[in-house]
Amino acid sequence: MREYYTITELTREFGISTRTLRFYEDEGLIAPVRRGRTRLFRPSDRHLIRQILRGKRLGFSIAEIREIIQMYREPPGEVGQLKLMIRRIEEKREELRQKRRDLEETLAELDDAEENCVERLVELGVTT
Amino acid sequence: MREYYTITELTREFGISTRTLRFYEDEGLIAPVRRGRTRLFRPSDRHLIRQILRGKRLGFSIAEIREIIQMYREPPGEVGQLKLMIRRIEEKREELRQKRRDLEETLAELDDAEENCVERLVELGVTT
DNA sequence: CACGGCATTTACGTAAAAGTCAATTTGCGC
DNA sequence: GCGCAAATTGACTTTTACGTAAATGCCGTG
Repeated sequence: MREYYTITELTREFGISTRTLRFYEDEGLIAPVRRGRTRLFRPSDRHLIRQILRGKRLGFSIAEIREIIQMYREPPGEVGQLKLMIRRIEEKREELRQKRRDLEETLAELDDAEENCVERLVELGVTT
Repeated sequence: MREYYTITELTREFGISTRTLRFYEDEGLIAPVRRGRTRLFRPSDRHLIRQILRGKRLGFSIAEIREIIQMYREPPGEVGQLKLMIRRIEEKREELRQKRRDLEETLAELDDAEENCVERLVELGVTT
């Protein structure tokens, strides 16, 4: 496991721009260390970036991704905070389950659509 | 099955604004019929709205949703077009399968996070 | 030490997806 | 046929998530 990654290494790996990584830092999603003014990204930062991009693909906003990332962190020490966090996590999981239902429905409709197309091809006498 | 719905009925049902529905019409996603200037939404429009909102929850842009909706429509008559459409559908399905992987990973990490919280509560001597 | 090549900061720009507001227009309920 | 809530249109504004440009810093190499 490498100790540090440069900003351009990560932009190439993930197919994003330096602007995007700096933006995520401004938004408090990542906090790479510095050598002088230069950012050095640790493996943990790299993992965070993966989580951020995953969240993006699922249609979460930066604010939502920030919330989700906080859920992955060390649980708080105070009981009330812990219970609140558990409730929040459960809410987010419910949201994800809704997304899963949406996803399955969309996949099913696309299956139908493709089948219709194939059928139509057969009608036209095309040997698939 | 009702023949027509008014715009406000649908905004209430789906929890969106009239502005949003008109915006979707401007974008060519729906095309309710008119009586004078008033829009009348048919069940098929209602179903389209459901599909649009599903797409939105999955993080698709209007442009992407427009593409997906076209995939649900009657397959084209020409062989080349049909094959193209089948390829497009397959691409979109692959994208959805990626989203499903993202979703399962995120759910798994949230499961872990919740478990950590519960564990921490037990350490603090809280009877769940 | 000058140079090329990344990095950084600051500042402004922009596209998408609506929200908001104001000024009409309609149509149904009596 | 009238009144008024509901609907429409058009213009303008807002938010999010970066893109882009300009000016400057840092650093290894020949």
